[in-house]
Amino acid sequence: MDQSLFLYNTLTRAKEKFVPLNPPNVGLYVCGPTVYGDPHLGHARPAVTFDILFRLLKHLGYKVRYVRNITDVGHLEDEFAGEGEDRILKKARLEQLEPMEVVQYYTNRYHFFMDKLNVLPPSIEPHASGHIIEQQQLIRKIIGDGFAYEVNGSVYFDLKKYNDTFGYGVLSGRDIGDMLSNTRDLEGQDEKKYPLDFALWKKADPTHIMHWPSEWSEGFPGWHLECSAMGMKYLGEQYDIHGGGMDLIFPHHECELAQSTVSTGKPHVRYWLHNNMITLNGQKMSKSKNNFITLEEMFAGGHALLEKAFSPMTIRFYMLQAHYSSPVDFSNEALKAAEQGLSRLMKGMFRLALITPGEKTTVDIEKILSKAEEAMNDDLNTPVLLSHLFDGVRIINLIDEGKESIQKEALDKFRDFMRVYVFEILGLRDENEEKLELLKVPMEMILHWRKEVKARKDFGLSDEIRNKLISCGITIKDTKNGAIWEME
RNA sequence: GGUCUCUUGGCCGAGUGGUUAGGCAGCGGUCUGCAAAACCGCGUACGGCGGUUCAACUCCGCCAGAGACCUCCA
Repeated sequence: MDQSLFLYNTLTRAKEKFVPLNPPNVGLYVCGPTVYGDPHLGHARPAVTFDILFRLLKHLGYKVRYVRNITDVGHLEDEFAGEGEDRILKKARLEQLEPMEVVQYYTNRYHFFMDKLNVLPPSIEPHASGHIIEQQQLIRKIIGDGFAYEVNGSVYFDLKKYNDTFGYGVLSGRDIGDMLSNTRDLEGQDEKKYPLDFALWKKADPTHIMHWPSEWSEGFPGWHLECSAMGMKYLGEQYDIHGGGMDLIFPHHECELAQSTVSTGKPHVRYWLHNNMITLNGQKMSKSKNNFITLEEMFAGGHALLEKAFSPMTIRFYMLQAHYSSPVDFSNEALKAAEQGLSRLMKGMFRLALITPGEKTTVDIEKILSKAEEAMNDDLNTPVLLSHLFDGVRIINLIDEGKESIQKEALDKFRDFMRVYVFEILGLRDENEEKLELLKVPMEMILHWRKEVKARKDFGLSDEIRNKLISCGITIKDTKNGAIWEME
C-alpha cells in the first residue's frame, strides 16, 4: 500500500500523488474572504477544509507556507456593467465609515470566528490593498508580453489572444467559443475588444474613494489580479497547491491561471483543490439569495431556521463528517446528530486518559493506525477517518469496561495516535476542557462524599445529589469501578 | 439553453463489480438500589426502466428528480 498523499486535482480531474516542487517545503495558497460582511457558514467550509490540509501536511513532515489573502479592494459590484462600485466602498458609504475601518472591522470578526472554529492562522495573510505596487508590476508585465491593452485609462486582458496562444478554460473545462455565444449583451463592455476580456486595471470614476495612481489612470486593480500577484510574491512563480471554493473555479481561478501563465510563461500551480458548497435546505448560501447564516447566529442561536445554537466544534465536526468535495446541507436534525456524535468521541478521549494498562494486549491498534493514515492520504477522507476513530472509541470503552485490555506500551501508542488524529489533524477540541479541569477537585470531593452516603444506603440523598448535578449539566455514572462524572 | 455533478436504510453520510463503513435516532438484552453511560444483538439500503457480466448499488444507455457553474459569491 502506497502511503503517499493523494489529492484530487481539479486541473486534471484525477486523484494525483502529491509531490512537492521543493521538498520539504510546500506552498499553499487559498482564497480568503472579502471583508465587507460578517463571516457566515460559507466562509467556514474552505477555512476548515484547508486547515485540515495545512495540519495534515505539517503532520507529514512538510514545512508549509500557507498564504490566505484578505480581499479588501477591487471586487466590483458588477464588473460587466462597467459602472461597478467597489463593494467595500459601497459598504463604507452606507455605514458612514472609512473604507479601511470596514475592512478592519470585518477582518477582526473573521479572525474571531475562525479562532472559534479552531482554524489555525495562515503563515501569511496579505491584504490586496497592501499589494497595489505588485499588481501594477504584473499588469506592466502582461502588457509588455502583449496580452493586455489599455482603453480610456483601464487595462483589459486580451482573452482571445490568450486563448489562441495557450488555450483558455483548461481548469473549468470550458470552450471559449461556447462562452462567446452565451454572453449576454450588457452595457459598458464596448471598451473591450472582446466581451469576455476582463479588467486588470479599472479607471476610478469620480465617486470612488479607494483609488491609486498609475500610468493608466487613477484607479484600482481588477479582481482576479490580487491572487496572482500575492501568490507569486510569497510562494514563487510556481507553487504547489491553490485552494478555494468550487464556485471560484470560473471565472476567478481561470482568469488567475491565465494571468499567471502569461506573466511567467509556465503553469503556476501544480494542484488545484476546490471544496464544495454548503447548502441550506438544498440551496447554496449566497449574498444574492440572502439566505446565509452567519457564524455568530450559528454559535449563539437566534436564526429563524435554527432550533437552537450549535457550538463551533459541532459545526466543524459536522463538516468533517462529509468529504470536502461533497456538498453539505445544513439541517437541525443533522446538526443535532453531529452534536451527539462529537460528544461520544470527546467522552471517549476523556476516558482514554483514565484507562490503566493491563497485563496483556487483546486489541488490534495497528490496524486502526494504518487505516486512519490511509483514509487521510486518500484525498483527505475525513468521514472515513472518523469511522476508524469511532472504532477506536469502541475499543476504549471495551477496555474501560474490562472486556479488553492493553499493555502500557500499546496504550501509550494508542493515546498518541488518538490525540494526533482527533486534536492535531482534525483540529477538534473538547469545548468543556476548561470547565472539566476547574471542576476536577470539587467533583472528586462530591463523589467521595456521595460514596459514603451510598454505603449507608441513603439512596434518597445520593439521588438528590445526582439530580442537582444533572441540572448543572454534570452527569454521574455509577460504574463497577466507582462513580465517574461527565459534562454534556 | 450550454457545461457538469449528484440521487444510498427513519435522518446524516462513506465505499466497492461478488466480503460489516461510521454517526444519530429506534427496538431487544447485559450491567445497575434506581438512573445514566457503556457494551452486545437487530434493521439487510443503494431513484425508475433496460443493457453488459457467471455476478451490479458499483460499468453503459434512457427516463425522472435535485443541485452547481455560465453574474458577485467560500
